[in-house]
Amino acid sequence: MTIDSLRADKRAKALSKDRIVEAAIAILDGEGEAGLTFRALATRLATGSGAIYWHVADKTELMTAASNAIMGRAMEAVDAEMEPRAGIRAVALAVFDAIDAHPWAGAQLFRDPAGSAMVEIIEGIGGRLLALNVPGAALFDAGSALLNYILGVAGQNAANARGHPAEVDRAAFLQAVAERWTERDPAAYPFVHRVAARLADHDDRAQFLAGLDLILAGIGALTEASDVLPRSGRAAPRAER
Amino acid sequence: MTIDSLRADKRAKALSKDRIVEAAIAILDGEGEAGLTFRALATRLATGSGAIYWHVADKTELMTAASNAIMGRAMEAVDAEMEPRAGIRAVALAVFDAIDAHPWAGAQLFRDPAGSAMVEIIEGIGGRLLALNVPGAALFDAGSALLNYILGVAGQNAANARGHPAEVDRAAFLQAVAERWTERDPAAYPFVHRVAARLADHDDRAQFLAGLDLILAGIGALTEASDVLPRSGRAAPRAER
DNA sequence: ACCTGAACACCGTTCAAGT
DNA sequence: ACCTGAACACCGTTCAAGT
Repeated sequence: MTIDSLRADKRAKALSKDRIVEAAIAILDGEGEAGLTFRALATRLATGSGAIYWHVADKTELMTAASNAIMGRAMEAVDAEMEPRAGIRAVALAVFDAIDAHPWAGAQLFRDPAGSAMVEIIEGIGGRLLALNVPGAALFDAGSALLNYILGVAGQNAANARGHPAEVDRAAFLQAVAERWTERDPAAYPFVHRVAARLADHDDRAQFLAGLDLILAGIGALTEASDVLPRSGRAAPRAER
Repeated sequence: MTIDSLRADKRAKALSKDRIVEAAIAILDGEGEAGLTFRALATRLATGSGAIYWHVADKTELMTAASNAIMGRAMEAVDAEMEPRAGIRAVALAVFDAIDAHPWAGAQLFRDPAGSAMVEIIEGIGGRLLALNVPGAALFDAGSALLNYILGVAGQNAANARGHPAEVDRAAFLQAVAERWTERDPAAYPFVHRVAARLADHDDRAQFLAGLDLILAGIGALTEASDVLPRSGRAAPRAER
């Protein structure tokens, strides 16, 4: 037996941070955040719970690594060569879809504000704002508006999926929310009554994009104001003064 | 006064859900979310942990009640008679300030999407969008953009304050985040490098308002487009086709 | 009715002991 | 070096027993 085949053999069975993180992702996806315990993880990996601590410092590091793996893959798939506005939409959708598929990763984003997942998202958006020539004074505001919007949606998606793992009836959940809304006095809560019906049947993803475009329109106004990159499309150019 | 007489004094006041919730808020504010245990709560109330369950179903109900108490007070303080745009800013600031003072309440918002705190915020924003005559088709988008932005900030504030209770050095925390950002390759992460310096010294509250105004500007563009409420100031009406 | 506090079924984490 | 699994110090929650 060669050294190589010994190593290959050992590598297939040996515990490693990678194998632990992949097992954690599988549990998080299948059972939800509450399902991930060191005991469950040890059972799945056919080892003792203490063995995991040889490769991973604690549960925080495990969650961080799992979330960064998911978000990293999602961000890698974003085409770097798109037009900046389309690129921002692509980054936002990559985050949205990753969190739709792995809601626990949405909650994790908030817990690791300097982690690689967050940095990739911020640069993915902000780098494209630079390419759009958003004026320096507005860069921070624009980036923060976009980031916070995306994080807000991420947090809501994570919360909506809390408890019920994977594919459980989202429409029924939103239906129940809408019903609790409409229990209130229509005179005192007109908006809530007006939009309740749309809550259950609306397309989350399309809704997410619509809100994003609204913010991009606000940023477009800043950009126009500096006369650097007039916005094309349905908005007419500014009238002359 | 002896410890025993203090205990007797506290026990003289009967337990009630209100007293339990107020004690929970005090612990959450003082020790953070990890500090709130039924044992700590029972000690503070000079009772047994089981007694609390007579008034409160479980920890979820306790957290929901505590969060709703905080957010309810914050929203009550918002003047109902303001001009709609100013009113939306006032609602957003009320949420921001409440969560700045009670970060745990920010995390809680996500966990109770049909709770009274969330409904008050949604109606507080959406009712004013109705007053602004935002066209029906855009109402949902505009409300969702504003809400998600506010929630995103709430979640970040909650995360930033995690662990370090109350007044611990926020600037130092953001400084550390900025340092981790700037460890990366400046060529690959130009935006992150550009804004890192502003992260530690910027005014969170002013920043929050700037992002909000950006979104309001985007909504203003929608409102203009429907010719219902032309926005005054620098933006001109649409050109004819 | 309301309260007590021990008991139960979990956790994350540690660590002496093994290979 | 890497792994085992019992042990420790917690939790939320329950419940027989008290007032």
